[in-house]
Amino acid sequence: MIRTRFAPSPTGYIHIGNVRSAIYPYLIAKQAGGKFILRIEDTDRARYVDGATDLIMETLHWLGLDWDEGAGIGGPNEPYYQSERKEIYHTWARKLVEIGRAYADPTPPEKVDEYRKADKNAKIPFLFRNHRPAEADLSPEETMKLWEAGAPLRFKAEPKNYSWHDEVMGDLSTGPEVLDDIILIKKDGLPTYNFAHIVDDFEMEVSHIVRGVEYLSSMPNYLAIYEALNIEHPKFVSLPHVLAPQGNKKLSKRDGAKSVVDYRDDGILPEAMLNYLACLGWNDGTEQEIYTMSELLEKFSIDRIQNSGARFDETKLLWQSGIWIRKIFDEQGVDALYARTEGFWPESAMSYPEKYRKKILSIVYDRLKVLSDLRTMTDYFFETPEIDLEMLTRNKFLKKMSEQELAELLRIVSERLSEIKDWNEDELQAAFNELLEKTAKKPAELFSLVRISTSFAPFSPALHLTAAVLGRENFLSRLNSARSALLNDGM
RNA sequence: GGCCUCUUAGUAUAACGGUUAGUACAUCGGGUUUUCAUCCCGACAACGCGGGUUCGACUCCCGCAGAGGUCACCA
Repeated sequence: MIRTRFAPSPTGYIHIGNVRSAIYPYLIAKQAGGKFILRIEDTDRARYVDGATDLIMETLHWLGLDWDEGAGIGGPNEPYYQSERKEIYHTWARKLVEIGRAYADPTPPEKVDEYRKADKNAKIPFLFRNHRPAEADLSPEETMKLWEAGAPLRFKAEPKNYSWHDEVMGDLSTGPEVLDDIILIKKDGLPTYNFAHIVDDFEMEVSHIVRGVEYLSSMPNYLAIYEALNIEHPKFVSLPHVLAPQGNKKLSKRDGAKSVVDYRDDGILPEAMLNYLACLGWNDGTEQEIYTMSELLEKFSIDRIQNSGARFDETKLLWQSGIWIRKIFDEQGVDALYARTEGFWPESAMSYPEKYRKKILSIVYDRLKVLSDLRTMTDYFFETPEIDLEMLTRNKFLKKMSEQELAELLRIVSERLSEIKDWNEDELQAAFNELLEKTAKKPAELFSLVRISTSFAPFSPALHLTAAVLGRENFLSRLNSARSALLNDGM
C-alpha cells in the first residue's frame, strides 16, 4: 500500500516553492490507490503562526488535493499534530536510551556556540560529537534522570559510511564525517523534525517520503536512527528546488514568493496552477502540456521527476491560466466558467442580472488570462464610460481624420443602426458590413471609431457582439454622446 | 571551509551511442478581409569547459569550472 504525506509546519502560507511537495506525494499515492496524509509539524512553538494550519488546508482543498487521513479529518493514526504526539516520541526515544544510543546533554547552548566558533576558527568542521560530554556515557537509568531533569536528548552517533537509494537522485553515499549527535528531544520536551518525522512516518506507515532536496545532507543521520531503532525506512523521493525568477536561489517568502492563495485571488484556476506546477520538474516524455488531474493521476511517474532545480516562470503560469479558462468554457460551457467568476466582476456588475453577466462572459472569455481581468475588461458593460476624446483622436487608425469627420461617420453609423428592427448579432453584423461599403472606410478605421466611442476601452470583443450585448438604446446613446462630444470639441 | 547535489536556447523540457538536437512559454515577423486576445504560419535561440572510451558521443568514464543545498534545542 502506497502511503505518502504532506507534512508542513504551520509557520505561514504555502507558496509556489513548497506546494509541489504536496502535489507530487498526492499523485504518487492516489494513482496507486494509496492514501495521502496531512500531518502538521508544529514542534517549533516559536515559529508557530496562528491560522497557518487553516490556510494550508484551504490551499490543499483549493488545488483539489484532498487527504485521506490527517489534520482536520482524523484517521487511524491520530493525532496528526506533532505537538500532540509527545508521548509517542518519548516512548521511541526511551528505546534509544535503553540501548545506549541516546544521551541527555547538559551542555548549555552558549557552550555549544563556543565550540562551534572555536572549530570554525581552527577551520575544522563543527561536529558536536567532537565535544561529547562525559554524560554521554551514563547508564540508561542515569540518562533518564538527567533527561527528566530537563536536559535535551541527543543521538549518540557512530561514524560510518552510508549509501542509499533516492527515487529521484539515484544512488547516493556519504562518508562518516557527516554523522553527528543530533538533538532528538528538545529542552521543551518536543522532538526535533529530525526525530519526529522518522517516528511518525513509521507509525503512520508512510511508504514514500517526498520532500525537498535540502534534506539530502541529513540523510545519513536519519539512516543511523532508522538503523538504531531497527526499523525499515520508507522510500526517499527528493524533489529539486523551485527557483526564484531571478538569481539562482530557491524560491522563498523572503524573496517575495507569492502565496498559492494569492494566485487564487488573482483568478488563476486551480486546474491551471496544478497543471503548471506538476509540469515544473516533471514530464511524461511526450509533448503534452495540458493535463487534467485525472490525466496526471494516470501518467505521473516518480522516475520522470527532474533532478535539477526548476525556475518559476509566472508568464507560463499565466499562459496556462488562459488555456484553462478557455478549456472550461469550450468543454463545459458558459455556466461552468461563470460559476468560477464569483468575486471577480467589477463592483458595478453585481446590480445586473446574472444572465447579462453570462452573456458578457461568453464574449470576453477568450481574452482573459486570469479571472480578475474581468474587473478591468468589462466595466464599460455596466457603467457608461467616461468620454475620452484623446483616445479617439490619438488612435492609430483615427488620428488622420478630423473630429468633424469622425462625428459625421458616427452620425451615419447611428442612422443606419437605428433602422435595425431586430437588434441581434446577425443584423448588427450585416449593418456594419453595409456601413463599411457605404463609408468606404477600412474596417480598422470605422470599427475602431465605433468600438472606442461606445466602450472607451483599449480593447473589446468584436463590435457586433458588444453592440448586441449592450442593447440598442444603450449603444446608440453612447454613440450619440461621443458624437456630440466630438462636435463640441471641434467648435 | 567540509560534505552532498545539479549543469540542453531567456525559461520549462525531449533525446536514453548515429536526429538538420524536437516541443512549449517568452521575443520578433506574417496571416485569420475591426482593436486587444484567440487560432494558424514562420523566424530567432541550447548540448558549461577539457580530456578520454568508441567507427561514432548531449548521451558512457575521469577531471575542471559554475551553480545550489547543508553543517540549529528550524523544519
